[in-house]
Amino acid sequence: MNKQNVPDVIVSRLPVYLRALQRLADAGETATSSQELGEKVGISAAQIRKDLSQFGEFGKQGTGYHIPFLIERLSQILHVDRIWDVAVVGMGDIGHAVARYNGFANRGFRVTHCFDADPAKIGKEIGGFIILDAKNLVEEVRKAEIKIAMLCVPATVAQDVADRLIEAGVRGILNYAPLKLIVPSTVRVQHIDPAIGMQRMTYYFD
Amino acid sequence: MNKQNVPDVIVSRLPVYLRALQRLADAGETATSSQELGEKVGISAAQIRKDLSQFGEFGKQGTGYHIPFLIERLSQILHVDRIWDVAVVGMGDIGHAVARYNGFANRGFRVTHCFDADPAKIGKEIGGFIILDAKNLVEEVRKAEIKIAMLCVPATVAQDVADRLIEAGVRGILNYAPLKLIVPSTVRVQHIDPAIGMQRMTYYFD
DNA sequence: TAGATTGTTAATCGATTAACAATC
DNA sequence: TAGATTGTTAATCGATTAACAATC
Repeated sequence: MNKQNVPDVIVSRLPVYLRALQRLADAGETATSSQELGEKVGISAAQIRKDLSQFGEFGKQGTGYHIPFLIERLSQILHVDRIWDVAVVGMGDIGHAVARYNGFANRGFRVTHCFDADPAKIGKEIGGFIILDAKNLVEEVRKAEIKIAMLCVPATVAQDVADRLIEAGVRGILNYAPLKLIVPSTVRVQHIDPAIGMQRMTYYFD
Repeated sequence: MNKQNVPDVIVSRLPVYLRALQRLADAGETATSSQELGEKVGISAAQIRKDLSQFGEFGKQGTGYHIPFLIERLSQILHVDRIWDVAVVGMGDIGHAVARYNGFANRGFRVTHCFDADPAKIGKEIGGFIILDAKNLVEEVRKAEIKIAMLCVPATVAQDVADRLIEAGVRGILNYAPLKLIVPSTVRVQHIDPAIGMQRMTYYFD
């Protein structure tokens, strides 16, 4: 029950379970089993039961799991039983796309602030937001109490911008810049790099 | 040496090493050690040496690794000592951004084909490409011998489109749709879902 | 009740780390 | 040579799987 004791590898699978459960719910299902869920996510039934058992007893012998209940509990565990405001920094193609991304709906996030340092972009509207001056990043992020940012700036300035985000109180960074950020242990970083994903596939090609 | 025997977890780290080495090379460095590289990528020196030893002996005792040589060898191992043509399917915001993404330069990939099913988009230009009709997907992908696709279509049609890509000879799919694709074991899939990345961070927040 | 499926334990499997001889 | 760092082995650590009593 003490989250300090739950291995990262287990935590990393919970959002995958939640996503699959929400798809089942959308399809009108109300019950599932570790067996069925395992097939949906490509993970063994035993592992799903073991993972969930870290957090409580959510199922019933004989009948499995009640989908709405399990969604509720996983949402609480992952702290997405609320909406987190998110800042996007860097309004190039990627920043533009993630700011307008509609895949966050019902998953706990909404973009509320967009920043760029380019005077040609500042003040322009994008997906309903006015692009803010990156000069005011620390002030604005702190004022809005934003804890999560998506970093879409060029690699050359990514570490600098990350430092300022952390200074402003950000505790999680989704990093689209192709380098590893150095951050205090209190800050979480998730890296998204499509070229890395591609190279993990070409290894297996002839 | 037999790639069947190299665990996926090791393969998945090689692109990270390669990216860090290319950054060091860009900075003018010609030599490094497992110690220094480990600090750059956040992995222990022992693990880096163990990982590399799966593929050969690339370093020298006392002096470490010659960066250009290690880049060359890792590029060969990952099969990015060539340029792979890539198809982007689905020209929404994400497809638009990845088609124009300049982060593939020097990393083994270039986008050569863009598809969409929307008559309003077909024929339009985007980042130097004319958007092709998704109706001709199988034919065009097969003709161009494309082996890698980035899937940027809505979740509702993602599995269908993936099936057609595989039919056309695609062997690797970078999947931006928020669901797990079911594919034959000969096909590799890498998933990119920003909401999953965010939920992996909020777990640790109060 | 009979069948199904959980939560958990023990066994297995695999990955990481520590240590060091080899050698540049 | 002396210092540094590799590649590799053995030890440790952690994650996954298999099995099953509990029970709905």
